[in-house]
Formats: sequence, C-alpha cells, structure tokens
Amino acid sequence: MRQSSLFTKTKKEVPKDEAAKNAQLLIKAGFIYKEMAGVYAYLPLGLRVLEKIKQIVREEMNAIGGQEFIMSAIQRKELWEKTDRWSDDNVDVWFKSALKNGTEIGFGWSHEEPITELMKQYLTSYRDLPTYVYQFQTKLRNELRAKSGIMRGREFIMKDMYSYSLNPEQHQKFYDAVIEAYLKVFSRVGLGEDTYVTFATGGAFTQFSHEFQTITDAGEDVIYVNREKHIAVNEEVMSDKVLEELGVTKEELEKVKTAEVGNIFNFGTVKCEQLGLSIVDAQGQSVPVHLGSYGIGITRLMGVIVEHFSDEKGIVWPKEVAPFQVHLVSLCKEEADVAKADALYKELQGAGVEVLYDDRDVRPGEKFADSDLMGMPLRIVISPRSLESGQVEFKYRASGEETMVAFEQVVSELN
RNA sequence: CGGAGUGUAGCUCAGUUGGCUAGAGCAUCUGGUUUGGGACCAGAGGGUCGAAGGUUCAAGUCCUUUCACUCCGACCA
Repeated sequence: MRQSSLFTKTKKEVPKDEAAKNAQLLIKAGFIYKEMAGVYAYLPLGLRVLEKIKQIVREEMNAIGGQEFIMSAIQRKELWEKTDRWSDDNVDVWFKSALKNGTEIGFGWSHEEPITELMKQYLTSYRDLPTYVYQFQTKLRNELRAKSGIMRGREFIMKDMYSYSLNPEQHQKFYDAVIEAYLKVFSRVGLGEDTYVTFATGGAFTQFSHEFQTITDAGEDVIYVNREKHIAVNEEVMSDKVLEELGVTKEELEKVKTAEVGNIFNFGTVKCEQLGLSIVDAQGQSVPVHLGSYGIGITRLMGVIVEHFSDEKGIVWPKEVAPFQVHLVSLCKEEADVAKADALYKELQGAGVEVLYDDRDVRPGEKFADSDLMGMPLRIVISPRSLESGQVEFKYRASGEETMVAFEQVVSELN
C-alpha cells in the first residue's frame, strides 16, 4: 500500500485523556481511533493487525476441530432467565434495550446461552458429539469503568469457542487440546515466553479453571509464577493447600502483574440442563451434554502485544502480527530514482511481500520517525545515496541491525 | 458506584482581581528556501471557550444544573 494514499496520519502528541501506553501508541501511529471511553474504531493499519491475530487463532482452532461461524450480537431475554443471568443484580455488565413492541433484548456480553439454544436444533444424538464451534464476536459490556486502552473496553472482539461433549473423558481430551492450541497461539504472536497457564477459580464444576496470563505491568491481575517449572497460580486461589497439590513452595514463586489474554471453563452438564440441551446416548437414554467454554480476547491481545513490544520510539510489531512485513521508505526525488523505488515496490508486491510504501513527499526525518512509530519489522530505505552503489538499506526494527543489500537482491534476501 | 482532577482550534496548552476583535505551538493550505532523523521564512484558513440556565453595563473567567473524559478504589461469569 502506498502511504501517500493512507488516510490516517501519525500524531506528534496524543490526546491527554488517554493514559494507557497501548492506546497512546496506537492512536499516535494511526492504528485506532477513540470513539468514547472503552470504545475504539480500528483503522486500516489496526484492522490489518486484528486480522493477523484472528488468522493465527483461526488456524489453531481449526487444527483442533473447531468450526467457525458467527452468532448475533442481539440476544433474547428468555434464554438468560433460564440460567438466572438476565438480572442486573447477577450480571452487571448488560447493555439492554427493547424492540418497538416492548420486547426486551440484550446485547451479547457472552454467548454461552444463545449458542447452546442454537445447538439444541442440531445436536440430538451421541453420534453428533463431540462438536466444537467458535466465532469472532464483538462483545458489549457495560463496564463501570473502562480502562487500560484497548485492554478493557466496553466493546471488544473475542474469540469464543464452545465444546459439546458426551462425557467427562471426551470433554477433558478437548480441554487439554485447547490448552496446547492456546499456547501455540500466544507463542505465534510472540508472547510465548511470558504467557502462563494459570490456575484460577474454577466455579462450581471443577477445582480450577485455567487462565492464560501474560506478564505485563499494564495488567490488572496478580499471579505467582515459577518460570523454570512454568507453573502459575492466580493470587485469588493461592493457599498452602493449593501449593502443596501443585508441588511448589511459596519461596519458589515470583509475584508478577499480568493481563488475562485467555480463559477456559468447564461448565459440566449444568448449563445444558438449564437450557434443555440433551442428546440420546447409545443406550437410547436422554442425557445432558458437557459444555466447555474457551475465550481469547482478540483486541486485548493486540493491546498486550503493543505494551510488550514497544520502545521509546514506538511500536515494535512481532513479524507474525505486523500490518506489513516491510516498510519501504523512499527518499528519492529525481524521476529516475523514483522510478526505481516504484519498481522495487511493484517487485515486492509481485513477490507476495506485504509492503507499506512511503512515497510521500516529506523530509527524511519525518519518514524515519513515522516508520519507527508504526513499527514494521523491516525497513528498506531506498535513496539517491544508496542507489549510487546500486543498493538499498535494510534496517530491522527490533534489533536495530542495518545491512546494505544490492537492489537486485532484495526479494531473494527476504526469503 | 465512592474519591480526586480536567473540559478553550483537528492535537497539546496559555488566558491575571470579570473589561477592547479569545491567543501560542503542532497539524492543515499557499509561496519560497531546504532534503539521511519530526527543518526554516512569509502569509492564510480554522473557535457557538463541553452543554443549559442565571448574575452583571460586560462572562472563557462568577453562581446553579448537567454531560463527557482521565486517574485511584470497588467491580471484572
């Protein structure tokens, strides 16, 4: 994409009402726009990052048998009454409205109820199990206080997956597969080192649920980790008894701030019993289904990545989620040089390289500052100076390493 | 929802005890000079001073109400 046609612009100063580093950088660099507290628009560059993250998640969910679809954001009141989660006393994040005829509706803050209702039409036999479905959905939550930029919004995108299993064994098998898949996701987006499967409150069905917590000062949670054993326990379930069960001592644990990027639950059969989802087993008996719920906050994950990968100059996108792999920065002015820059741009595009081409007529300093701020993994500078020797300059955003590459060798150098 | 703070140009901000046509920097536009780390010179456009009501000869400034935003806390299946 030519930067001269990109409608967004970078800013030198950020709005003073934005304190979170992730939002400051993303706004400065033109990736997001703040509509109101906790509500952000994703601009072209930001959208590309979101899509990159979604694609990684999609691949890993498909790999363990997930089927993607998408539900509605508008939900019926009746379903939530069946599980006693419609009342504002029980769930305080509801956005609610009403149809013209007075029928009350809610805007989905979660989808366990409606999806299970939907599944009643399709899951009728033990032969239909297990079934795994997931979606990327905009969740709406009327948070009392939005904070931390895109890490805790009132409107955000979540990948939520649900498993319908015949029995505890079948459920557990998938649950374990999800843990592995999630770890792959966080590893692929560059957060593997600092993301821990964390024991957390499990609710009524199991002793623990599992959270995926990424170490970051911007986080809202506190967990205790043992980096060597890669064991982590949420502060809320820390006790001598728990530590003993996990085989670690307090002294071996380090207290860290984290952001929850994923969470998985076992609902047992309770939810399906409440909503009336049962199937006929091999013996011809009607039995309730085991439900599991698995979430990854896509937009939050983007925020955590920015918090994690940035320096004083701007964002440092991991290759896997960068909006473009290459930022081609042209300092060329003369017609012949510009033609060479254009040619290189086309060549890169032709080779399937995602390239943002800074063809703007602005001074070099501004281009470099913008390039650092926007944070593509590789910057290729083409200028009269470099072309004198028939070369371009490669500069890697993360390491700062610079090398000169012959004009003709650029594409092959990238492979 | 409790506590604290802030609303003046697209962004960051100044504006004294109420007083003349509301300012600066950045950004934008025009012309010129520049061209490897956010340049410089000259000029231009851009404002119902968050909103509503009130006091006053006179309100960005004082009073009342209200809305929004930020931070701390509580909350976060």
